[in-house]
Amino acid sequence: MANIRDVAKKAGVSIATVSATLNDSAVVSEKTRQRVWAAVNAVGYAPNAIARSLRLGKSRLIGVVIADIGNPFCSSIVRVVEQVAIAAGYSIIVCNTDEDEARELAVLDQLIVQHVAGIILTPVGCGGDYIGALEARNLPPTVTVDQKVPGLARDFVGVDNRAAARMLTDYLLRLGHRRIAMITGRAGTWTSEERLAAFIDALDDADARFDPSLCVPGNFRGDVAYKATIPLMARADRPTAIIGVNNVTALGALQAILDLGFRCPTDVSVAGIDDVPWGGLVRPRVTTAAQPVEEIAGVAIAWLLERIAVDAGSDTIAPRTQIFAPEMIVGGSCAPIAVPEKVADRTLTRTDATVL
Amino acid sequence: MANIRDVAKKAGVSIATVSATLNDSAVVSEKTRQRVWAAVNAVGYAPNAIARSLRLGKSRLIGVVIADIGNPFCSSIVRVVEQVAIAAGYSIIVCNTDEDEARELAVLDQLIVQHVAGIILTPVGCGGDYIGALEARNLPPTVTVDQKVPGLARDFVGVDNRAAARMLTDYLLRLGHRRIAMITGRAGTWTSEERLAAFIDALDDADARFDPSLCVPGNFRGDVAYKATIPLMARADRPTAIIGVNNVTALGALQAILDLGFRCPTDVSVAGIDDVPWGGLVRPRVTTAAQPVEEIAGVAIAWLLERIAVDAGSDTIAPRTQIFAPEMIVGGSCAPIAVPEKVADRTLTRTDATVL
DNA sequence: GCAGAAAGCTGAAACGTTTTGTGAAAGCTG
DNA sequence: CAGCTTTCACAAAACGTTTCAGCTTTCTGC
Repeated sequence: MANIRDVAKKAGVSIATVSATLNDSAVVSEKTRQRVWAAVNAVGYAPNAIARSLRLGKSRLIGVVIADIGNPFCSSIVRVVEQVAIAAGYSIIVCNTDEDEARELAVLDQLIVQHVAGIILTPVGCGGDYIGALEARNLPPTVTVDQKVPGLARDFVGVDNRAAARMLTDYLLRLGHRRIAMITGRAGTWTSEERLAAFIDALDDADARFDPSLCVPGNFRGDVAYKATIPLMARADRPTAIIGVNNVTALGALQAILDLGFRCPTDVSVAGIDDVPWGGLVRPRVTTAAQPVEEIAGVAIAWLLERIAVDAGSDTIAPRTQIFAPEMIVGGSCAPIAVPEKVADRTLTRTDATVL
Repeated sequence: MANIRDVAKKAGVSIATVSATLNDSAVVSEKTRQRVWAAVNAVGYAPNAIARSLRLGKSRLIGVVIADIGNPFCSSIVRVVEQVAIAAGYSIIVCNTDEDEARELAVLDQLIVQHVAGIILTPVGCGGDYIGALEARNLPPTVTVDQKVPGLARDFVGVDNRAAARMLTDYLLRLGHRRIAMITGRAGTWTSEERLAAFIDALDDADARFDPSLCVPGNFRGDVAYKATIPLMARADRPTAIIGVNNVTALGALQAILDLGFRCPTDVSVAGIDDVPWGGLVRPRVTTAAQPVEEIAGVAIAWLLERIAVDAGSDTIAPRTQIFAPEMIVGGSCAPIAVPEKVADRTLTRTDATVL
């Protein structure tokens, strides 16, 4: 591999001049410039990114730390971030944490010693110790996505989780459901807690009793949701509707329901937050409060690049937050329920039409 | 950030000794060793990966070049590779080529200047120029996956494409279909050509006429398959079955069929190669010849790590190839067709039972 | 007690860049 | 043409490691 010295020799100039020419970092006469470029092409020179990074103290790599690359939500983020990053001359290092806090901290350490220019982080932890651990590492410019870590002074881009859970719950309530179950995410995580809180609020507001036994712990993963659904459906007083805390949770529940021989939505309704690709082909189509993933990822990487650029000028941007509104996609997975009260039955048609 | 000099000063030894201690590269007395480790912990030292890479001439990064990260097949590969790589002390740089040859060569160049230790490559190109371009770059140890590039002397791990296409076609033929369409991948790619060839062979063997107008060009992407399906279904002599060259192609076709108001499999049968996550929830379940993605990715990264290790010893391994057998997953997307001939009708039930 | 070997440590070089300070040549002004 | 400024190129240092050759010191065998 040719290095800058080879180019310098070929062009008959010093390596400083070659560097100046390539980076436009100093004024170089037109004549020399051409000689240098000719030499570059002649020897097939490409700057060694590692040496460059060493000298500059930072690389042109961006770390993307996500919870579960098997989840299409995450792979969509990766796709968008990669596209924008490449266009800006960066490459991305993808790290999967599998929703595990220790793994997250470990991969962050790896990214730090690689001196990545910035990090897009889907945090997985919560609590004071976790925040302390994050702050102890001196992270490069970082934008958090999806999971907000309250108390952490970092940019955040995500969706309005309360609105998402609220719109689904209200929808099911209007359809007459009262025994609504929820499969949550990992306890303590902002996303899960917010969605759960809005779910409970909605039940309260509708004077529907919140039954804690219908709130089963999941971890944002489909396989766990599948297993959690089985006992739920085995109960004599089984729920008439199940809300999954995210996309794959709802799909896992749906799969379990069908495998158990129940029909959806006839026997039980299902709804979830966030869509999946080809969700339109899943029958029944799962009613969902979809997140604008592409926009979220787009803002995240844009903010990060901005922060990286400004950081070089040792200026500082105050942490920003952007929350997107979810969009309701009504599928066929939720059916109205026969309600004893006539009043509820009457309101049903009207409000339902509004939603649709 | 503390560097090796800080540690040396703190421990009262030379930096050479610190390095020797950390890497076990030379004999160090127990007493010194402990002093060094104490100093490392005291100053919170972590070796600078960039400086290390510069000195060693290669980084602990592995490039993963895939065609379309939106395709679950690709994201599964990324997931498996990342997991194994992290465990082996490597991080992965993910690059998306969007099925574009120029982009592929560009990201390969980026990986080369980053001095990645190795590359997992889903090639996207074909032909002599492409092979030449690959060979001109002196790539680090590389394992190709999914797309074989005939003539390229590199490890390859993939699936038996002919068997996959053959089993689907035979299945449809046994169901009585004769007007079978295929939506192909990018012309010239090994995967697409092999699958197409086996498709044609199967038709020939069954004395079913291959109608070139029923073979429409796609590019392995769902949106293109969707658009390609519309004119196909608009024909007076529309096909009774459609085979998608891969998973998302079949899904795109299915979506188009349903959107046009046709029923699957009543009006038209659909089959595809390679499964998608939650494929079991898609109705009708698309009959598919599934690839063992995890195994494929597992072998690929294992081979790569092996090659990286051996390469250091300047030994050479001859290029290897491993081909996995596809597995047939019979869904509800293919229905038997009313065939005029009685004979075909009779054989139908028998052979079909064998497949199931 | 002495030659030689082994153990343990160190200084310095090298990896390939970017950047800074310096100085020579060229251009301008009066 | 003297004096000044501007333009252009360069040598050398620095980034943080690893490694090699060499230097002490200690051990071993006779």
